Amino acid sequence: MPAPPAPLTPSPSGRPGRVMLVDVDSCYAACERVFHPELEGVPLVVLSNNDGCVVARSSEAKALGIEMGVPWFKLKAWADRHGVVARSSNYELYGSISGRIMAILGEYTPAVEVYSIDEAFLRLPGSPAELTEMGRRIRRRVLHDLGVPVSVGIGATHTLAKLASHGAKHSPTLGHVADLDAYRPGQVDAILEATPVADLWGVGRRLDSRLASMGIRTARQLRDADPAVMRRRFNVTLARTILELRGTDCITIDDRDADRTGQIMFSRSFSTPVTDPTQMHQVLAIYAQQAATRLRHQHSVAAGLWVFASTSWYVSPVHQVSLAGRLPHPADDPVTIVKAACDLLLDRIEPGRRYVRAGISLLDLAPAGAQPMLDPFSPDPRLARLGALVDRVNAACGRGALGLGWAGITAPPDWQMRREMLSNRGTTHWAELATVTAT
DNA sequence: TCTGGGGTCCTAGGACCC
DNA sequence: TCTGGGGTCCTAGGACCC
Repeated sequence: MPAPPAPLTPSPSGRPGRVMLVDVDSCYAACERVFHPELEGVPLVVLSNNDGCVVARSSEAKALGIEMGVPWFKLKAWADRHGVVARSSNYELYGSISGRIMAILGEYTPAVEVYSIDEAFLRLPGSPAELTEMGRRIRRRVLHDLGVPVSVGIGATHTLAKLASHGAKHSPTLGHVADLDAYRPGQVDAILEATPVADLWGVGRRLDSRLASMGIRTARQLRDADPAVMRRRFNVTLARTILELRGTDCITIDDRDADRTGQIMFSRSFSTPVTDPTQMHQVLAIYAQQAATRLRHQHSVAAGLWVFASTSWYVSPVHQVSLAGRLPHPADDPVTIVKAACDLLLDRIEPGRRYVRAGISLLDLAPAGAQPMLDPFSPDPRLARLGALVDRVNAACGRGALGLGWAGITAPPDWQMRREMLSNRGTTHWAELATVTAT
């Protein structure tokens, strides 16, 4: 194992250090290749839940011109002819590999902001030469230990580090590591001039077209716009982006409590439409229990919930039912949550309609145990123990081993998610470990 | 036949209070 | 005819991200 990083010279700026973005190249495709080296060099796509559409592409698949978000059923015949391999998304595997990457990054600095499954921002002191070298070391280390390639972008702010990472991925000469501060001001201007404003972090399609109507098309033009004027005409987020492009740090990723999110959502499309309230009852029972499990996992309770079901966006008229409500008391147990979800939604479900998707969101989350129980209808303590019991049994015997009511049936319902090209969960399940054969 | 699933932050506007 | 004003909280919806 390489030696821990040497201490570096402190940065003269107010906040210590600059921002380094470490970001996995084609993350899901890279994870699929960890236990399947034969997929190296092969055009590979990973599909969304239900094997619906393309959510990740290897560089070979990108080179073939496969776009993000294309429905698989439209692509499949063409893809077969071009030797494209497809995989169902295996979030358990990706999550496990991501956790290992973040643990490695944590050895270089405690200042790690985990931004998504495949990206983290590090704050580090050091000269451009020192940080570039450290970026190269991190890349070698992750590649060596996990077999996953990462790119590294370095800049004074999060927005500039993102921009640098874009360059690190796309310019072959950089070796996947780029530091914007290694360039002279005139060169930085040229880089910003060559960057379409839509490529910036925080500028999406809508903003892009509004900016274009003002004649702002490049990152350089946006940087040179007046942040006060832009704040009035747009919003504070865009003003911050401008300041960040000028090197003033004003975006932070708040991960003080990274494991505790403010909202929990569980929603899925069905493999075949659900057409009657009895089936929808089963859907809600299973989805609500999934959401409740996540809730207990992060040691929170919910006070409110939101439930929806909808027919296909692609078949008019679209019928959508969506209702919010309160739980009788802040809760994390499946009985209370399933009942509340069914009470809200079920009598609004119209028999005969072809629902393709439903979901439940838990709202007003708070740490478990923090609420004073003044409510005369305080919950039955047995319910709290029930949730913990379900979790323990499912941890020991496998997910779905124990469920309540409709969620307890063992045969998979026919609307359940389709995942026909799923790889093994090689890092989290004994039964699915990779097999090595000596020849 | 078959078109993803999470999240975050910000703003505007209404309800309500004094 | 004239009929305050400022503050807070909540919610819905927009925009963006991966």
